[in-house]
Amino acid sequence: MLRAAVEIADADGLQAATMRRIGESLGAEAMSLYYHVANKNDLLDGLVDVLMDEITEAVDGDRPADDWKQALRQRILSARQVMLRHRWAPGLLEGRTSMRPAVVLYHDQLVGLMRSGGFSYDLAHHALHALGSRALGFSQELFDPSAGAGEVSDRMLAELASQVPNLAGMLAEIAHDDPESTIGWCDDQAEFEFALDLILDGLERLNS
Amino acid sequence: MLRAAVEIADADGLQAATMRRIGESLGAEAMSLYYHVANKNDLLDGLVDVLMDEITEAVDGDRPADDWKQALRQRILSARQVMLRHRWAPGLLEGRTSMRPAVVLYHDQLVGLMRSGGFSYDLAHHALHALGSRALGFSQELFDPSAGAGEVSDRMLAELASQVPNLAGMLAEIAHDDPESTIGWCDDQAEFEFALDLILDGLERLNS
DNA sequence: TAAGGCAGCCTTACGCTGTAAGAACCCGAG
DNA sequence: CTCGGGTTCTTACAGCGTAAGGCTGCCTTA
Repeated sequence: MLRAAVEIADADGLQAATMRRIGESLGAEAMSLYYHVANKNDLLDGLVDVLMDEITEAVDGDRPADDWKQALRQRILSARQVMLRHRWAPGLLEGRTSMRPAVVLYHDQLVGLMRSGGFSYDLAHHALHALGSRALGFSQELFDPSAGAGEVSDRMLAELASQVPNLAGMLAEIAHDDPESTIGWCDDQAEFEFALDLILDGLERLNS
Repeated sequence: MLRAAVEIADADGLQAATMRRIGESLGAEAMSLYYHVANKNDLLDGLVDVLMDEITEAVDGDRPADDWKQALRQRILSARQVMLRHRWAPGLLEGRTSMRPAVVLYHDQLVGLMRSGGFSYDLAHHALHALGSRALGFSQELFDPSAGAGEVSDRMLAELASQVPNLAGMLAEIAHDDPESTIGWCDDQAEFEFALDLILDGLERLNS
């Protein structure tokens, strides 16, 4: 049933994973699901657990790194792979207020890595806040994924240049040479890793 | 009408701002709202615009800073004040895919500040990604705001210590001496500023 | 002054959501 | 065979956004 929900969310987004649709894909009625799940919140919690299982699995495949920074980087980028597999995952995790044990455990392991790297508890605490959702492999993009990026007329470009000259200049120079975006607008792997390394480098400096 | 929606969201959360409830608070029927607004998406976009107006207003009150870093910091912390006034704002902005002109304009100004500080377009682009939602004054916390943080029994503490020793140690040391949290769990002003400064310092180093 | 016209609001109804309450089924144990 | 209880289905309800169309009252124009 969680598997069915995941498949639906993968295919048509999280909002498509309604009780009726999940039931249908299982050859059952919506209300039948309620024997196995208390309510929809419970089901979403289950989805979070599925995600965390996948992350744990992905992370276990990593070869042990020598230093804390490399270890953190590996772990987080592994987690990110799961987010890329399930585009709905960021949205789900953002909205959840659940504090699932698996999520807590994941962060505990992150702190463990930092501690073994010589972090004080205080710095580790700050680090968790600084990483935020990036610890789980995603960052919320405020701009649109693929929102009519195709049809930019010359008139629009002109208006763009006059009203938001700095962004216009930036976009012109960036030239968007990234063929396929991964998550969101231009949040490709490079952008994510840049921000991640920026934070990790900063932490390293504070830890020295 | 947007004012009414804001008041409802302030009082009872964004999910309480339904068409029927907004209409009721205006002494009108739900469907009457559709004369002024195309659909609910439109209304939410309007709320985003309200937020951006408040941010612009707050930002304009700042005295001009001498260097880019201070200017960025001031601007972002001013924006954060708006987020603190409207707890529903982060959730709204996260979910929105709208690319409102006001949001674009805000980011354009951020890029402008960076450019005047000597940033290349490329670095400014990276910076926007690194800041993410922090540019608007909030960061998504994956843990719960006030989720039964009060009743931690000794048994729970014991289990906590054995299952997530690193977090347990961290929590014990942090001791949570922050009386009132502002947004989320312990995302108080200090945590936000720490993360913000970490990023700004990193950018400064890359810009030198 | 009379006649439109249209801005603004209301009524009704539909399909969708999660889910409460209870009946029906199936299947192994006595 | 009967029972019990684990599993499923049926029916129904409230609440959501909103499509379609009707009513009212002011403002303009002949």
